[in-house]
This record gives sequence, C-alpha cells and structure tokens, in this order.
Amino acid sequence: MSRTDTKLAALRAAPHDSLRLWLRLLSCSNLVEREVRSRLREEFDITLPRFDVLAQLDAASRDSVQGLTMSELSRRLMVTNGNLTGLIERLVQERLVSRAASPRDRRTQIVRLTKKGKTALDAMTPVHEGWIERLFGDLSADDRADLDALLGRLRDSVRVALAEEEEEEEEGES
Amino acid sequence: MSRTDTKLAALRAAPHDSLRLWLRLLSCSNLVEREVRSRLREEFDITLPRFDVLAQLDAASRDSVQGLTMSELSRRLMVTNGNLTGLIERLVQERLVSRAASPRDRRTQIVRLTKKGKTALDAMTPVHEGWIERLFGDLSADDRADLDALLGRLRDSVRVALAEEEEEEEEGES
DNA sequence: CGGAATTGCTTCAGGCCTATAATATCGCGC
DNA sequence: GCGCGATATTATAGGCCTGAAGCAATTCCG
Repeated sequence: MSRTDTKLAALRAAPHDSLRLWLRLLSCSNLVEREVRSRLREEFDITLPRFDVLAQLDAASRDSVQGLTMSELSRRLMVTNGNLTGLIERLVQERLVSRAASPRDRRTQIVRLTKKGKTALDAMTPVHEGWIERLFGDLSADDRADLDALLGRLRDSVRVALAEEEEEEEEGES
Repeated sequence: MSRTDTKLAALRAAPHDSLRLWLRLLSCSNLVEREVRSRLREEFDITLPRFDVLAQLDAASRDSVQGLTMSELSRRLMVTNGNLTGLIERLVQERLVSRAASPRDRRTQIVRLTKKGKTALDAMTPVHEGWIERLFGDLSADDRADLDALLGRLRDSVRVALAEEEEEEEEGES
C-alpha cells in the first residue's frame, strides 16, 4: 500500500500541514465568494444562489437539455432538494424561471429559463467573468494551470477518502 | 507595468481560465466544508460556526489574550457583527462560552471559553484534525507545499485587486 | 465643557441551507 | 388489478448570514 506509506511520510514530515492548508483554502474561497455575492447584489440585485441556478439552466440548454428537474438541479448545484424548492419559488416570482409539471411523470417539476431570465443572465455573465478574471489577475498562466491541477488532485483525494469511509461503514454493518 | 502585461498575456493565452479555476476552488472548498459540517454535527452535535468560535477563543488564549470582544471575534471569523450576536447567544445558552461587560468600556462585551467549552474543544480538536488529514491524505508533501504557496499567491492577487478597486472608487469620489 | 462623529453591539427583515418528515406518484412483481 | 418499495417533491424547524437601522457609550475637538 504505497498510498498509506505516502500518507504516513507526509504526516511525519509536516504535522498540521493539512489543517493549515484547509484553513487557507477556505479563507481564499470565502474571500472571493463574499466579494462575488456582494457585487451581484449591488450591480444586479440578485443573490449568488439564484445566479447559479440561472447559469446551470443555461449550461444545460447549451447541451441541448431543455429544462431540468428539481432533483437534477439540486444534484448539479450540490444543495438539498428542500432548499431548492424555496429558491426556485423566488425565481418564479421574479419571472426569471418557469416551473411546469412534466407530462410524463406527474411527480417531477421541469424548471426552465424564461426569456427574461436568459436576458438577465446574458447581461450578468460577462461582467461576472470579468470580476473573476480581475481577482485572479495577478496569477500567471503557469500558476493557474498548477493550481487547477492541484485542486483536481485535492478533489480526488477527498473523494477517495470519502469512498473509503463508505466502505468501512458497510463493513461495520455486515 | 509588467503586472498588467502578465495579466493580458494570461488572458490571451487561456480565456475563461480564471472562471474554471474559481469554480473548481469553490467546489473543492464546499466539498470539504460540507463533510466537516456533517461530521461535527453527527459526532459532536455542534455546528461549524460554533466550533470556529471556540477554536478562535482558544487560539487567542494561547497568545495570552484572555477573552475577545464581539468585534474582534467577528473580524477574526470574518462574519458580520450582527451574525455573531445570535451565535454567541446560543453558545452562552450551551454554557460553552461566557459573556461579560468590560469594566473599561461599558459598550464592549468580552467573550471567554468556559471550562466546559475548553473541555469540549479539546475533545473535538484532534478528531477534527484527523478528518482533515485523512481527506487531504492522498496529496504528497510536495503537493501540499505547492498548493499552500499557490493559494497564498491567489490570496495576494485577490487582495491586490480589491485594493485597486478601493482606489478607483476613491478617485471617483474626488 | 459640550456637541458631533465614532465605535460596539443588538435588532430586524430577508434569504440560504440542512435534516427530517410527510405526500404523491411511479414501476414492478404477483 | 393491487400492493409495495423507490422516486420526486414539498413542508417544517432550526440555524447561519448579511445589510441596514438603531441605541448607547466613548472619544474627539473647538
């Protein structure tokens, strides 16, 4: 098990490293997120979660998927189903999305961007991307590529750890 | 202005890079955060914000600072003052922290870890660190060092951008 | 000294988020 | 056809979070 050896070596080499790294990651993420939230609110009078919903619906439509179900949306946005109900309700109030029962399955609701929603999103998208570009602007192209790769490895590491926990829980049950 | 040149070069070289990177950063951060929240809840019946408050108070006491004011706490935790009021109120209810008026300044409240709070924190801290160590466990020591450095540079980039915005706003006012 | 601006904190409305429970519908096997 | 587990969604309680408004104590300064 070379992975475990690596883990132990890293632990010996630099205790507390992970915790420090995690706090720094969280702080970076929160710093950017707060700024984006605040600007979306000031410039466009919209919240980040609502913007995310519009962006996901638009992304789906570019993949020729016209409208998403509540479950599919909550999976893509990584929020709980219950949370989405209120979020979509507010977006429907604002006429930015529509919600309609599926003809195939009376349980499912299909959420779509309205014309107003698409127009609003198209106005926001380039400005939003400009903000991010500017916030990240002092990172060189190499740094960005490196950071992207490392975050990919971190994501894999987390997923592996979570999968292992799952297995252990199942073993415990048997 | 070599910084601006770098910025433009990066833009030409890889448009949309920053946005992709940002989404990946956010997704990593949320993945870990959600897991930590859920475990704190299951294992210790506490929320992440409350845990953060206890950890900050403990960190301060290690720097020989006995107790923090509401403002100092909200600055360290990077949350608004109004938010902290309710959070501390709930922690006081649980007897994990105490809150007392300052003798020097009758406006300020001084928040301290209680013995119960310190005991609870000491029980949680190593377990919490173990979770993080395991989630990050597949990253080599080199990867961790690289990631740490890159996140540091990202943080600097964001701060520089925010500072520039500030300046522009001030110019606009004059 | 005595306002005036500042600082520290709380209150409030609005919104996001989770976990849990409840409701409705679907699909499958008998 | 009928029941039953699975699936899709909503409802609810509790908590976190922000921005804005407001109150009280302090400090600044003429």
